[in-house]
Amino acid sequence: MRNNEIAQILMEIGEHLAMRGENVFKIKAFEKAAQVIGEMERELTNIYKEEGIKGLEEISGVGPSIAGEIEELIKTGKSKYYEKLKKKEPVNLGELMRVEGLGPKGIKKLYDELEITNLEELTKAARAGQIGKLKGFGKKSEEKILRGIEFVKKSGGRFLLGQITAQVKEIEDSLKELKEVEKIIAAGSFRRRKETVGDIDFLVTSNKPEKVISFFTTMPLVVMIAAKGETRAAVKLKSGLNVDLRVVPEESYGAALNYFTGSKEHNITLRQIAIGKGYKLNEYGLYDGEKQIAGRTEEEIYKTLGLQYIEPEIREATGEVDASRHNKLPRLIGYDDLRGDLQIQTTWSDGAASIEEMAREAMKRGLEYILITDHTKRLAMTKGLDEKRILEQMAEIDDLNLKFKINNLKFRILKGSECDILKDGSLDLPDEVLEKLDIVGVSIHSFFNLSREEQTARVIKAIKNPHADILFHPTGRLINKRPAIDLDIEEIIKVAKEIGTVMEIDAFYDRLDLKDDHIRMCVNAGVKLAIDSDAHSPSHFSMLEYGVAQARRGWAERKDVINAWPLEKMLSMLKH
DNA sequence: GCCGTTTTCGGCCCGACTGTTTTCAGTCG
Repeated sequence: MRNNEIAQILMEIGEHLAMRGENVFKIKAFEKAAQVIGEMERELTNIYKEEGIKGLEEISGVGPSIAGEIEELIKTGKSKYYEKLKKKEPVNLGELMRVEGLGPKGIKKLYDELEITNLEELTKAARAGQIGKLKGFGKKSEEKILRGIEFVKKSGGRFLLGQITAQVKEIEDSLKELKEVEKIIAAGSFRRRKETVGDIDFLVTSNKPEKVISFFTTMPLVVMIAAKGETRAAVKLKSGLNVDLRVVPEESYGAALNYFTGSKEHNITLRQIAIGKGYKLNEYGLYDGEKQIAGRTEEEIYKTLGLQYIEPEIREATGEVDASRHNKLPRLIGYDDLRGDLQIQTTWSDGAASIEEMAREAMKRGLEYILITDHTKRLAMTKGLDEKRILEQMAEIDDLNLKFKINNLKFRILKGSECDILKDGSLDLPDEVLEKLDIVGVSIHSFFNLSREEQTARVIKAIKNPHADILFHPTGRLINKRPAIDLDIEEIIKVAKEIGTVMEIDAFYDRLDLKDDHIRMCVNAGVKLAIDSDAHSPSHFSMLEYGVAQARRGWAERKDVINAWPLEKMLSMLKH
């Protein structure tokens, strides 16, 4: 059993306990354990295999009781405790909890009064006006639920890229082990690094397709085989993810890869170009009459069509083919180009590690500098910093930088803040404190539903503060969960250009904010970007990869991204 | 249920907002 499955069950246990009004701290204990496990890099199964239940108990947030649950889950794949809770309230928490504004208590009430167990029943009841009549709910709650359902359904069925990367890698690695497999790659929107992915398409070359297919359909992760033929199979995984596998001959690999990577619209454009040259392009190759003239590699196909090679991330039929034809494609920022990270939380607010721990991890990952950006006081729930504590934190950073220097470590910790933007657009810390910081990020964490005019004016006022350098997660969206705030993004970009504000690409996989088309607007306008992990623990530095992917999807080059620059150059371009 | 320069019991990031109330429960972050 994988970590994320165990985490999901622990989370649901917590939610069930919350439904029955159990002790809040007991509930929090399950949530905390679920969160820690969800972020762990090492598999619990391995820890248990090597160190037994003792190893499990050493994990922070896991005590004897939860360790026992985990042991049972690893050994039997089930938890009696969880099953028992689920029997009492047999509701689909995974579905219902995604509806904004609906929590455990509400779900319990809806089950007790109306026997609602899933999204479909919830939709029916809300449409029939049954929910508004319940005590504790009203017309407004009913409308909010309907809007929430609409949002869940619209995003429905798609997984976040960051949620499935580990699964994809696991399948890829185990297939690679097979000696019958020559080449293997995950194509589709996964390869284009879209923020959400509907299913996974694996492409394999092999001389013995039947061996590969039989291995694929009997992997332990598989719960259902949807299709199984001579060159193609489709399965459903425990996680709900659908995975396709196609085996193609070596000479068609490039053509098949191109075809299955998409996007569909991109492929159509390529086929039209082929037709224009008197050729035919399909998933087996590029043909001049009966003769295959390209198809072994993608590069060969683009070249034969008279095009520059186009990176998968921008194959969305948004002008890339034209640019390619005229040799005007951008040189996209590379996955190894980042030199620093400009949004990091620590134990000073809601992060899980100290400044030094985060700095050492960043060094390990090859970064040269990080900006510490703990929350500010308005976000009291995160222990946000006030004027006094941020000065103390600055002293600690000075000490650490000195220590690194003495030890000959070429690494710099910068002083910063994720300063809250208040309702009226003013900032949560006074100017005389902000001016002492190296870089100031500002961001919104409240009043998400102001009108477009109010929200835009609020953000503009905030970034116009002479000390504000970067606008963090500008639209505040949580993918598949919370819509973006209503913002005139073009106006924001215009102002950002005038006054030199940097726009952030928050790389955390459920934010990816700015999103790809906004990034492209910034690039076109000449507004600089920062790709930040928004790390709350050392393992979160891996988020940067998703941020770079998003930047590439937005056609960003290294010159557009300030933390891909050396420290001094980066600092000199900021407005204060 | 977890945890311990408060150490085996008694704490546990907790304030703001919303919609429902008419003094507060539920949800969010």
